[in-house]
Amino acid sequence: MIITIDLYNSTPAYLQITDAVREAIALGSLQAGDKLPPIRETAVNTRVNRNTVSRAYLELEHQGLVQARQGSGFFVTEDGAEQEKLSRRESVKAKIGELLAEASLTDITAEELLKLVENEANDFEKEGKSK
Amino acid sequence: MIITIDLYNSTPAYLQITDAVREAIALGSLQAGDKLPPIRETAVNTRVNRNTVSRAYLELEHQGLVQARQGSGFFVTEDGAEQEKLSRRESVKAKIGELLAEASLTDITAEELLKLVENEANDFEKEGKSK
Amino acid sequence: MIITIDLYNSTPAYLQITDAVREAIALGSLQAGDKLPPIRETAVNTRVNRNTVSRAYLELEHQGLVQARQGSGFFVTEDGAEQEKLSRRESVKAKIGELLAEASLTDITAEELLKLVENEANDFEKEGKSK
Amino acid sequence: MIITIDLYNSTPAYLQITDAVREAIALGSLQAGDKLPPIRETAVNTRVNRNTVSRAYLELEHQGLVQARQGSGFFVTEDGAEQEKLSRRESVKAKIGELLAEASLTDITAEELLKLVENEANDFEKEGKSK
DNA sequence: GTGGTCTAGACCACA
DNA sequence: GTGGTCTAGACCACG
Repeated sequence: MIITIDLYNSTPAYLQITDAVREAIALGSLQAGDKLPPIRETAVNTRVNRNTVSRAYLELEHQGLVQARQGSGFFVTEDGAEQEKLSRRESVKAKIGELLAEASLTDITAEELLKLVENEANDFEKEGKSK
Repeated sequence: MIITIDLYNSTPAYLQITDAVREAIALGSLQAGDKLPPIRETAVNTRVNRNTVSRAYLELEHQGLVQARQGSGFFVTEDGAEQEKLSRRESVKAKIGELLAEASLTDITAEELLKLVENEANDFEKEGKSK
Repeated sequence: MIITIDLYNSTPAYLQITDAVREAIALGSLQAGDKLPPIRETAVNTRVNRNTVSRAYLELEHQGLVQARQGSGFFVTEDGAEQEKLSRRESVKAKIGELLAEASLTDITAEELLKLVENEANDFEKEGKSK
Repeated sequence: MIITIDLYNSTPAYLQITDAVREAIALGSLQAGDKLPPIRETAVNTRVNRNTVSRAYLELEHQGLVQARQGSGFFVTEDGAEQEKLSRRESVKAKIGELLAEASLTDITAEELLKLVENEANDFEKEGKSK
């Protein structure tokens, strides 16, 4: 699992880390029982303070996605994976809402919007899978 | 032009104001050459301090959407209006990209996604027009 | 004498007017005894409030460059022209000071700077006089 | 980096600060990646309110010269340093243009002007180095 | 009346 | 410790 952080991004570093972990779980590259990269390692890789990584992991623990085992690290919980995939579906719906709100401020019609999504989706399937 | 502030919204008040103005420009209710409501007026209407409104207008000025004239107010710039409408279309495309990225992390298929968008879009048109 | 005002310029409108009049005097297009364009006329031409033009003319009167004659307008004073040309020489020296200060922040050498001025001066003589 | 504010100078304090920082960048005493002195520190040193320094830094950020990192400070951007040095050269040329425009309103000849610049430049080099 | 600048002091989020 | 946001209130310059 590779985590990259943009220190100049307005979203705080610790949230960028939690997002990266969540994404990894959703994609399946981190599965139930898997161990997260150790705090120190992540800190070095992302050039972020250990406290910040620690905060991110604790955040994930609060949300029940991972669990700390004293002295051995953080592990993805059993229902963490499922939970994450479910929350993604809601996230998609939320994004659709945002999209439509944004579109309503333009002169784009509903039909036009659908075509745009369709085209991009086709592109995405081709490019996305080859990456 | 009506600007309302949601104090419980986590996005800072001054950004809520800039968004409202941008929206007004995108929708055409504020056009090139039009005068923004005076700082103090907006401050009273939104129940926000003058300085906060001032900061919002300053931000808009930095973005080239409006321009201050000492002693007479803020005015929408010539290309500000155009710029805003154009940038909205790009914003929509960016949002579509995010949407697809988000969707790719789930098991939602392209067809399924299109249906979701279609349904929401229909709802949106109905609701939007009844508002 | 043509006065043009940029309302969005940060230098206040009334100062833009005084500068334009001073320039006209320095250039000789306004000479001792000449009448300034009437306040109302200037106000219309520059799309500026009459009070603003009035303020500019009063400013010039305070500086002794022009004098009001009740009911007939503002006129360039006898020593106004001379005074203006003298003050230009000092203005040039001040500008030279600014130039050198600016140059000292770059890696431009004194010799290089002189050449730049020389070149521009040649260009200026050709272009400037043809305008 | 030392920033001093002249309260009797008519240019606003926050602009005096931005100028000082820009100068430091142009001179190389602040380089790409360097951290600006913290807002509170600069506030104490210049005897100016925190908010004023904050405004100055914000301005610099809008101009792309520096970037804020939540909780750690302001840093000079990669291209900010270059951009600044380049823009100085253009600024010098602009100043030369102004100088010539000003001079053309007087009876100063091109040769005379060059001598004036030459003399001042020599003085400047001596004074500058003795400071 | 309209914007521009500044202060003093407060509370919050992030590292 | 470092920046981000906000308030309240002040004084000034411009039109």
